[in-house]
Amino acid sequence: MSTSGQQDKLKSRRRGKELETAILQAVREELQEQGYANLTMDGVAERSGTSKAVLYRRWANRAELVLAALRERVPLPLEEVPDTGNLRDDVIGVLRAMNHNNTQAMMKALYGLVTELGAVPLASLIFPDGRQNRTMTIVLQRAADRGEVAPEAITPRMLTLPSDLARHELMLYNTPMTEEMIASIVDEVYLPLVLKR
Amino acid sequence: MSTSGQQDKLKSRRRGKELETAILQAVREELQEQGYANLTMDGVAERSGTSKAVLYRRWANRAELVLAALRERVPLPLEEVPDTGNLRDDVIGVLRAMNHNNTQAMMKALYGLVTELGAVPLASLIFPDGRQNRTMTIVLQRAADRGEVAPEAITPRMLTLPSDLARHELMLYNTPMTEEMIASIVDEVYLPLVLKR
Amino acid sequence: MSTSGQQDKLKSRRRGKELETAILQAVREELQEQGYANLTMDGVAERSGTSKAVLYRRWANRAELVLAALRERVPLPLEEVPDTGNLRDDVIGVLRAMNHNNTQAMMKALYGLVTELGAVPLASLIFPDGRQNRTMTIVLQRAADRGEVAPEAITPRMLTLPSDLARHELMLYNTPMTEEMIASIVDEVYLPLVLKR
Amino acid sequence: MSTSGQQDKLKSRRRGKELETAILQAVREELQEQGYANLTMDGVAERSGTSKAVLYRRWANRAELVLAALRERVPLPLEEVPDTGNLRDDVIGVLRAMNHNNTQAMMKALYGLVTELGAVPLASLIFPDGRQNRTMTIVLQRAADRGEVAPEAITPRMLTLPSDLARHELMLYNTPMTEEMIASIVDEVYLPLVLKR
DNA sequence: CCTTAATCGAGACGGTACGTCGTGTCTTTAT
DNA sequence: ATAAAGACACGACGTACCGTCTCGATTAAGG
Repeated sequence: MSTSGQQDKLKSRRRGKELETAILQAVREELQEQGYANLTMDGVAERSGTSKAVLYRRWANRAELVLAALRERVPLPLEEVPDTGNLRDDVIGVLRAMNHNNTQAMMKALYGLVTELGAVPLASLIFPDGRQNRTMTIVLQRAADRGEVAPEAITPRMLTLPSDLARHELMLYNTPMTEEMIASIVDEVYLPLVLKR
Repeated sequence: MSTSGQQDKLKSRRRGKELETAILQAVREELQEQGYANLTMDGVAERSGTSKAVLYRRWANRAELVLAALRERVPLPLEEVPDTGNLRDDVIGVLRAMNHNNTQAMMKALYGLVTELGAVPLASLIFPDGRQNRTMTIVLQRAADRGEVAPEAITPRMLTLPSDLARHELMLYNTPMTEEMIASIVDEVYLPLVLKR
Repeated sequence: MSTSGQQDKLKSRRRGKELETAILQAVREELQEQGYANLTMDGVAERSGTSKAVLYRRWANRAELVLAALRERVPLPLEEVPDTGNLRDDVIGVLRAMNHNNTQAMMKALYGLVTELGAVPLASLIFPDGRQNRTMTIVLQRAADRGEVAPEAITPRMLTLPSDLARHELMLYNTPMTEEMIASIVDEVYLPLVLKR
Repeated sequence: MSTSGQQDKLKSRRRGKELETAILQAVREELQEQGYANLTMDGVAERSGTSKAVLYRRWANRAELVLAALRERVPLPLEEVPDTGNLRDDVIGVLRAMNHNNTQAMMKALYGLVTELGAVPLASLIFPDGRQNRTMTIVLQRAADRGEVAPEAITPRMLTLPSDLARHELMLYNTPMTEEMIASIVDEVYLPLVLKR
């Protein structure tokens, strides 16, 4: 039974961290292909070339496993901070990036987790290190340096407002934001609040 | 085992609308007690004193059944529109009401539905009749009449902004908003955008 | 997945006794092919075209299932009683028949049962109706009628002695008895004890 | 977790024969406590304070391990040969001894072995050195010397007959023989065949 | 006496089967 | 005709044990 061949008989048996990484990668692939509701432990075990016992030794159940797989990816490698020279285009750039980093599959996986792991609030998944927004901090600081905004306009609320509205949109519609939606957030809400006049 | 007495042997067998209503009520009770993840068709059948065949004759699967149960309750009887005489307190009243109308259990049920019924975006569950906000329309119109806001400030975005931010908060944290959070939304974001100056 | 075809989609779903009979037949087939140690619940379920849940609804575990399958066959339809006209050949005929009715597979299944179902003594499986031997009763009675044996020689012990020794042989060696072994039992032990002299 | 103290940290690590003996002893203890069906390799490893690798370096599988443990004990130190001065009491003594040397647990372990190690016939376990009966040889020879039996009555069959019938009884009922059963074997079968008349 | 090779103890790993539970279908009986 | 009851086929769950493997610690034996 020379099965699915994802594990070269020449390579020695994987263990510890290496094995764990391979498993979590398999989870993410299953999430993309099957979606959270159809992801099974057997499926993950087979795809990662291991056995269910190995999964259950590390994670108590399906939800914990998916949770771990998502956590690995949530603190995205501090993405490029847009630097166009004006606040409006910087913020638009930030919001556009959210379209890509919050895939449909990932969003639904998050919903599934909340449904199953009663206690886990979404926030702790989305903001594992507390509610901060390093990208926006940089963007706003640059705008302040250029004199576009007053320094005292940089409040916690103003750091998260655009992404909060964008996330709300993404969560409700489970589809990428339109350019109009992004423009509405920036032009009708954000800029009027922070720009000097 | 003459169980929970949900069906008196004296009363004749229920049918049609009466039966359906009893089933959907049982679904909501199970949701409250068990949560969406642990709600089972057998459980609903037993609680409502009927059989699974009856459920499947009406709804295709678990998700559709829960969906139906929630829809019955989503268009809440148009709640009292606050009328305190000033915009700030009216909006705060609206947001406070959201704390009560979006129970934890209901929120998680919505997440579960999105997870299982791949296609259903949350928005269609929350806004079955399109994105409108009749309460805020009334509140803002009154404020315009009083001269607190300029009529041209009443844009679609301004009708939904406070509740969007509040909903975002509720979705992320799965817990009632604090008074501080409500004040932040109103004072740091909303009023600065709409109040005449 | 139009699987093994043992269940015509045209025929309606089997239930009750009919289903049960098919399952026990499948168990016996698995016993012959796989042996007791390698017989699995999944295997039986697949071969009989049903599911494990159905098996477990009727029998608590593997051993109980096999036990039921064997019981159905143990009270073999009262086999032909040899009637050759002399006692020696009659008894030899009886012992030869045991070679066929106690297959290797069945013997090992019995051992397996005793191993797993701690309490069940083999005797209750082999003699579900108490230790009797109707065949030998007839054979001996005929011999007495012919005057070969004295009527008072027909004791319980003499009814079971040949088959006891034969069974001992079959249990120890798990292989059919040789003709020499049969002759030894009859000529060295049995006839000297019962024949008139 | 200074566990069950089966291996004093002060005592040096066991190897070779000493280790092997301890393991087989642990096997027999597990057999007594758990029975064959519930004996596990992990259990034996833990009880003997070693690891599974050590077991599998010496025995190919569970059955081989148990087999080895039983073999150590089967050739019981040539038990006392009864010498009462008459054949009847000597034979009864031999049969009574079988009640003690064939424990229930050991018998069931033998069944388990046959079930799993398809090829191993029970006989080779019970008679590792070929079908002989040294005890009965001595008993019968003494009887011949006393003139109770004719020398030509000492045939292979007569050496094993009583123990064969006794073993058959023990295997079927998994319980010690009654005195009546022993008397029946001796008085109704054995003595009539061998005693001079 | 110190190195070196072998074995030990511990436990992770890849599998297979277990027995349970939930889904969605189907059959039967009663109203 | 529909309701209530419940069996049926399916598939995933989480557990247990098997037999293999890797790893570091220990120890007997040899230079």
